[in-house]
Amino acid sequence: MSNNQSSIISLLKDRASCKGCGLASLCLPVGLIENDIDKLNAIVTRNTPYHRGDMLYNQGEAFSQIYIVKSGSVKAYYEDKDGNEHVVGFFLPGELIGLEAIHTGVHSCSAAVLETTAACEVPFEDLEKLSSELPSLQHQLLRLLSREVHNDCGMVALLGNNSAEERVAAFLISLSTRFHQRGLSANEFHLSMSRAEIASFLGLAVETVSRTFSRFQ
Amino acid sequence: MSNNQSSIISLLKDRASCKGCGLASLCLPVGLIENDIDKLNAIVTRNTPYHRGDMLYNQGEAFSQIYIVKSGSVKAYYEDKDGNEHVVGFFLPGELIGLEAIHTGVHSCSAAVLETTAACEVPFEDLEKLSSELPSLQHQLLRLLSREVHNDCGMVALLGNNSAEERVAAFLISLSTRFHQRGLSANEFHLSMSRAEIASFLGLAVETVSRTFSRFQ
DNA sequence: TGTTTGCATTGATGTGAATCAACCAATCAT
DNA sequence: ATGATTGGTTGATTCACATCAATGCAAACA
Repeated sequence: MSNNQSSIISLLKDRASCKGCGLASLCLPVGLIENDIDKLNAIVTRNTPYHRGDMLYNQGEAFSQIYIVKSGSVKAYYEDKDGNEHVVGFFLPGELIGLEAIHTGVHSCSAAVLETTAACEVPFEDLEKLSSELPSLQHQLLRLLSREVHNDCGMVALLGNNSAEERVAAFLISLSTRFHQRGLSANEFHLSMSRAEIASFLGLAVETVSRTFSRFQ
Repeated sequence: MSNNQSSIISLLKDRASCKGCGLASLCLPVGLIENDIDKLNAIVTRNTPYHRGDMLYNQGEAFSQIYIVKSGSVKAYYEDKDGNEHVVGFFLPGELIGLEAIHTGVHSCSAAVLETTAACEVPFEDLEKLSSELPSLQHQLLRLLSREVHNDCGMVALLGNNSAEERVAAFLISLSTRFHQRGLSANEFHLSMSRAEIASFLGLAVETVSRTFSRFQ
């Protein structure tokens, strides 16, 4: 086996681990030394990709692990007693899913993937244990939870006070900056969620979202 | 000094510490053994009470510590570039304030007290350090952050999809259950926030809140 | 090629809540 | 006492967005 070949193989292997992962600068490994990243990697599992409509977890299920988007995208939503779904968030690569369930140990919403999506799965007990051994990991975990609080506060402010146009604009800007952080174009990106899902998230009717897009274009 | 007197004094002393605090079952001490509660208590400071209008922190300030309501109540709000304030949350005894700032190290909103309010202040670096020594404390800190995420998700769903009447009802129910958890009446309680503050939080006009209260009464 | 199915768009109409404007009661200043 | 200020309530009007209904349009399939 040539040197060249073996380095390609090790690169591929790295890609499938936390070391080598292009999202490491956004995700749990931030601030960890290489040796500690290996420890983190040891508690992460990676299944075969999910496909549109697959569920990561369902409302009411017991919480055991968090999910981190590796590629693709995911929506989180509540289903009310009348069966209406209320989208409460979209998740892009590097974002943690399931954090709302740590408190009670039960998922209060469901998570469905929007397109072919790879996810890292981290058993939460293991993560807690490792976090108490690695202060940097604890720090980053707290930071990521705080990021979620921060984002949700922003949504509350947005939904509480802004017009349809402002909501749609803010939504697009949010996606744009998040794609940009992930090394993708800030000006042109694919919307993996339907108009209905966007509308539900922004508290608008599908038609209003559609019209607003038309006016913007 | 009689035995009786000395036990009263030690009770008073306990009240001012995390041990003896009536909120311990909701707050950071959950799951901690007595000795560890003392360690937690050692990093907490308690200032003289704040009064209506006093600020815990201002938007844009560097983050150094979290605040926990001991008695009274606090609102968190954003101020937009036009100077309009958007209330994003109300905090009751036992609730942690400032969590949104862990991620960036800068407060993205301001926190103002609504009535005479006592708060515990916990330097975040100290809290992180102690958390990595005490797994139970780490666990509870994560749970409390998760509670915040959970609540905020609930607000996003509420604001995104419900009528004025449903919002006001959900707001009152939320307060009612939170007061009840704290040993107060679930049926009768004092609203420390103004109609304008409630309206801002719920994304309604003051008049709509007022009318809805009238219709409910 | 025509049919079905599932979004997305566009148009017409209705309505819930915002806005505008009084009005009232309580607190505060003179 | 008297006027001024502040927070809350109530009424009249307006408007942004929901709703209802049709149409467009592409992919999947027979």
